[in-house]
Amino acid sequence: MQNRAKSVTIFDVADLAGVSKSTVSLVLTQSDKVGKKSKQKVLKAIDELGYIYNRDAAAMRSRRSNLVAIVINDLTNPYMAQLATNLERILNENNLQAMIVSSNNNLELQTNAVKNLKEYNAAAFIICPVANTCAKWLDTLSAQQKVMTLMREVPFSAAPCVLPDYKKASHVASMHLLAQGVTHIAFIGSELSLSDSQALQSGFNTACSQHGVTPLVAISCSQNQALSAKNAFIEAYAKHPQLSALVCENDIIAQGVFTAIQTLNIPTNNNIKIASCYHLPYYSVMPYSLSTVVINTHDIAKRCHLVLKELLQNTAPPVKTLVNVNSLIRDSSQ
Amino acid sequence: MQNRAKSVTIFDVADLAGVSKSTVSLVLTQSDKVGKKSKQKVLKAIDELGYIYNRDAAAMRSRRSNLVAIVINDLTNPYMAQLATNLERILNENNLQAMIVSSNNNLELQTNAVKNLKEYNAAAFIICPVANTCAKWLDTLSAQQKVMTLMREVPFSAAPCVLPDYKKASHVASMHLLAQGVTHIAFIGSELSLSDSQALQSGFNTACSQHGVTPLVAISCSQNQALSAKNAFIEAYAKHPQLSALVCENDIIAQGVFTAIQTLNIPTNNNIKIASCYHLPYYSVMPYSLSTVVINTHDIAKRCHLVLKELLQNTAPPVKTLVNVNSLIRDSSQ
DNA sequence: CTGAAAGCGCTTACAG
DNA sequence: CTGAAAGCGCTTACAG
Repeated sequence: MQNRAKSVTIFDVADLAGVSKSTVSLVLTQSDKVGKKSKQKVLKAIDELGYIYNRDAAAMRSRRSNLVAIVINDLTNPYMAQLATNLERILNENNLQAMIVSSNNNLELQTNAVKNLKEYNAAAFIICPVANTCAKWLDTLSAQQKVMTLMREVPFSAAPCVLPDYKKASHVASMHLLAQGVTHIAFIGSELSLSDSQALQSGFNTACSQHGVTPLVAISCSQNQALSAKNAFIEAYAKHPQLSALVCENDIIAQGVFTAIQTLNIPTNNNIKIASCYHLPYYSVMPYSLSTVVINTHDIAKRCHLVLKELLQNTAPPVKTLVNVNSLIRDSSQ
Repeated sequence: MQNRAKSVTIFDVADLAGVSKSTVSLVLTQSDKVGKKSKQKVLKAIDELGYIYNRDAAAMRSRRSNLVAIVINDLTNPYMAQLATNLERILNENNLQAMIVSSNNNLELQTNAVKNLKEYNAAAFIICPVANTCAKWLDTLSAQQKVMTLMREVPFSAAPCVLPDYKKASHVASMHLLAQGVTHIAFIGSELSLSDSQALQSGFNTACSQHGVTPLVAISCSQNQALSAKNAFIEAYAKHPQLSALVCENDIIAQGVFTAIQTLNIPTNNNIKIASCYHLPYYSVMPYSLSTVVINTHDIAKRCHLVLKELLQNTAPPVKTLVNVNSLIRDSSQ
């Protein structure tokens, strides 16, 4: 809580510029109803006085806000952080102010964060929902506020959702391995029951069917962390030493698997092939070859903004928007 | 921009509760001047009407705000993301609303972000400054706003700063390696000219002196990314094949170095010892032993909040606060 | 505890 | 383009 001194207002600006309060307001709201000379005088006065536009007052009077809350479930996931950053930049370029908050994969924190942000008059909420987010909660929220979800669908919710084509991503990654003739293949990921993981597994299974391969049971990591993946792999490998290929949910999981392989000292003639369904730029520097699909954060952010725009304009956006993935398989060993 | 419908106000709440507008306001501002029965009635009415407190209006009238902007230079660095998340939680627990924005290591974006956030009446700014942040800019800002920096000092600025004891961290890490009798040792990090890196190098150099060892020239990575570190190491190793120990700025750099060592296939009898000055929890799963100092994000966040509190209370906080590092060297090979 | 009143800094018609 | 006026939803003394 801070006490602020009496501040410079549009009154002071109007005085110094020798125009009316209304004119100053028109300049501030980018109106084109103001002549060039008046505008110049106003801008000069603003500069001289160090005037700061008070968006709280403006928002209150106009019942408009350009504050967009971005609620991220896992900010320590570099993919999410980069997505949030990209989104923030795009929103900025479109005169919207992004406000990133973290729900830290905690349902209660997510609920609380949204509740608080409502009091700050956020114009819209972009939510990367935590696991077990309730469709009913989301739908109730949607009835009062502009809401969309990102990267993860909340099943049966009516809130518009933007997410990558997970199914295609895993299908591409899986086909890449299957084309090399592998037969003992498994999927490994965290939170296998969630909608995004389900979509990935579905693409994987489809690819296996197409090659007439029966996949091994999916390997589940307790968390989306390299260490979890390492341990999960070691356990699974003990049970299935014939394992020869692995489709990883993402690069974080892949990193853990690589480490496990080195730790176990698996002989190279037993070479296990690995693919990852999406790439974390700059994250992985594997000493081995890793085939990975690229899901561009910028593409996702751009599409997210378009849906947001529709939401703000009250044209009902599609309830689900799949963003294409870049099927270029990259070898990220370098 | 969104048009909001006519909203439920304290007027409506007062009506339904059968009390005065003032009483409702007193309840909302946590005053203790309200009787229990009135308070109950008000809370009930709030619940029934789905009333949402309008903080913009409250902030405007009271000239107070509990919005704290956290400007992070690199959100894709998991350490920074975790720090931001921890800080956010602590602020929340103290009735402050955190607003994370990213400057993406870009001076212009940082300047712009701060400029925008001023218009939203942020009560304070916690800035993890980008490289080359100008002390003059920061001091001008400090004159108008409550500002503090985090994790990185802007040299010669008067803004209070909270950061870990980098010098100790690198000293501990270096001593750990030097105690094993290594003689050809170097420091590797990114942006070597920045204040935080300088502090790390200083601790490293002190440790070397104490052991009578002359360090090799510091290895510079173009960015704080594993890939940069990998390439930088490979280049440096070609010049200095006698290199036998390396003190890394952090786990990201260490990860790159490890990958380089594997890629180069350096013989094990030539085993290069590695330590990292700070640990990124959950980040690194190295197949090898990595000695790393723990700089707890929660400790930093807690101290940051205390300094912020002083700032908000107008008691001048110390210009520089060093947070102790946990000298427990951990072996993060598992 | 209440009620009437003033005011935070802006936007928005509206008549000139 | 101007100027006077109303009002967004709240807080804050103040007299009762």
